[in-house]
Formats: sequence, structure tokens, C-alpha cells
Amino acid sequence: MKAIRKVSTLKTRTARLSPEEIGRTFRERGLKVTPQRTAIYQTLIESPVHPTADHLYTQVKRVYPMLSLNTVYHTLGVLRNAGLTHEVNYWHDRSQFDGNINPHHHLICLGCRMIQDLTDASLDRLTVSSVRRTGFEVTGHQVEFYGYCTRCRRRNPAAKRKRKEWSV
Amino acid sequence: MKAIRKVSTLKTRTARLSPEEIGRTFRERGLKVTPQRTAIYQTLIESPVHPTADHLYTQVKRVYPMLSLNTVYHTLGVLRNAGLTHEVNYWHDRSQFDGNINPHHHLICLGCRMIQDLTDASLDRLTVSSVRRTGFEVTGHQVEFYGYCTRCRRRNPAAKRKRKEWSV
DNA sequence: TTATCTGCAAAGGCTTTGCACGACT
DNA sequence: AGTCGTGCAAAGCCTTTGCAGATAA
Repeated sequence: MKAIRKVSTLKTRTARLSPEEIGRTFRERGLKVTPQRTAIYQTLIESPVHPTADHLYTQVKRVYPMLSLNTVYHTLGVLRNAGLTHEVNYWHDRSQFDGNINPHHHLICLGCRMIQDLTDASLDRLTVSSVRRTGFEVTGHQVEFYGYCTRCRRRNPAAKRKRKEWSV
Repeated sequence: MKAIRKVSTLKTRTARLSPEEIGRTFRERGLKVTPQRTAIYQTLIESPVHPTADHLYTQVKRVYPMLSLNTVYHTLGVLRNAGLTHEVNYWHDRSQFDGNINPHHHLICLGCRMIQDLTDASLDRLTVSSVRRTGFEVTGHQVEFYGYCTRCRRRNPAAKRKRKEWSV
């Protein structure tokens, strides 16, 4: 596989939605509309940095000084369950280690959290030409495939699957 | 880009090294050779599941009942600094959220931990044919490019870079 | 011998849970 | 009115730090 030549874009600023649009989004998904929740979501989608809970807390607290960190966590959980946000590092609750130091990729089961190595020379050669223009120096890359392993599929077919809190 | 047709392999069992080979590996890198360390590393590289610290602790404790969890963490840190292991989810110390729910990929700065969105239709279409044979049902995927952002490169050129504890 | 490793204990940081009050539908 | 959200507090979990004794080079 050669370098990817298709158009790709780096997003430096995300969507800006009005509070009204956010309220509509919430109601569509059956979420109550509150000022804190609206502010947290707005801050999240406008942030270019994939903020932490504490980051959002600090930002939104400027507008709502009574805000508690707990509410931020709770709200993020609600947004996640509603499919309005993803956790970038959703396995944050524990570190996992990989003794394979050769380039490789991962198959990640969303059911049982199993991570399996995938070796594929084509994936090893992925590049994105547009990145070079941005000044970002790429030193490596890795592809993650998400899904369900055989055992989890047997135990829990797609039809009856519940969205796990850590799913993407 | 079409489905990748090159040979790819799923690793179900990892390397098996003798204690002597492990000892040599350690000495080559200036690490002391101890029974616990050898056992932890051997368990790590033989594990197909990308174990957690606790997982390794439980396993190795069967052979060395006096083993402490602290030693496992310390050893993993040493192995990581020596380049003998990577942390799969090296941002485990905090959750980060992404308000962009469209398919996209990430540029991750190992210097400042910045995560930037990368939209690229070609990357969106990646598939690995060999996965289908294994019974793993892929529901999504994502590419992570690691490296250094412009600011970190200016502040800390490649030549003087120290390996951060969270680097891959 | 000397640097470093191990194990115990305690601390630290982030996240979740429980509960009462308040707000949204 | 009823359900759900918010804020405070406390607990929980994982990981790191500090230190004394033990071990490898």
C-alpha cells in the first residue's frame, strides 16, 4: 500500500452549536436540558484538545461557579450512553502491557476487553501525506479494530447487545 | 483504498523465551536479573491478553507467593523504560473525551499529550480480510499516529528528547 | 562493596457511589 | 407530581512514593 493521497483534514476547531441546538439534541435523546449539562457539552464539542473531566470542570466552573466535578463525571457518563461523546482512552481505569515490541496492531473486544495482536505489513506502511504539512512529526502509528470476539458473539449476539459503558 | 489483501496474522500465543535468554536480554540492557523480574517478563511476553499489573501479579504470585504488587508495577516501569514493553493504554491515568462522533482518527503528541482529530476518508475504509476468518466481528476501527507536535518539536528537538514514561 | 531490587506501608490521584435537595418535563 | 439532575461528602480503585532490608553485579 502506498501513501494515502486522498484528502484528509486536521481539525483544529470543532463544531459550534447554539444552546438551542444543544437543547434540541438533548431532548431528541430523552435527556433533560439543564444549564450545566448544556455548558459541559458545548465546552466539550468546541474543545480541540479532547478534554479531561477536570479540564471541563475548570472551564465550565468559570460560568457556573457552583458546578461540582461530580456533575461533570455524571454528565459525561450520560453523554456517553447517549452516544454524544466517546472516551478517547476508554480503558483508562487500568493499565495494560504488551510484551510484543514489534510493530503491530490490535483487535479489541468491546465485550470482554480482550486485546489481541494483529500483524499486518500493509497496515504498518500507512501514512497520511497531509500530516507532513502541519509540522507534526509522526514517529509511529497503530490501528485499532473494535468489535466482538467469537466468544462474546456467542454469549451475546448483536441483537441483544447492550452498549457497555466503555464501548466506542 | 480497497481491503488489504496482504498477509496478516493474528497472534494467539507470544514468544516463549528461556530464563537464560531473558537474563541475557536484561543484562544487555543493564537490568539486574532477579527471579521475580524474570518471571514477570516471561509471563508478560507469553500472555496473549495484554495483561494488567494485577493480572501479572496474580499469575506470578503462584510461583513466588511473597511477590508484592508494588514490585510488579516497579518492574513494568523498568521494562517500559528499557523498551521491553509498551503500555497499550498509556493514558490510563485520566479519561479524555471526544465530542466528535463522526469517524475520525487521531494525532497524538507524546510530548504534551495533545490529541488532535484527523479526518481521512481513506483511513476510514481500512479493512483486514484475515480478521473475518477468525470470527472476530469488527464494528469499527481507528488509526492513531504518534509523534510530536510543532510546539514540542521546537521546545524539545529530537536529538535531546527523553523518553517519557508514557511514550510508546 | 555498591547500586539496585524487593516488599510493606502509606499516600496520592482520579473516578464512582450515596444521599438530600432542587430542577426539568 | 414524578423523574431525573446537581452538589456535597465519602468511599473505592489503581498507581506511585518512601523506606528498610535483601540481592545481584
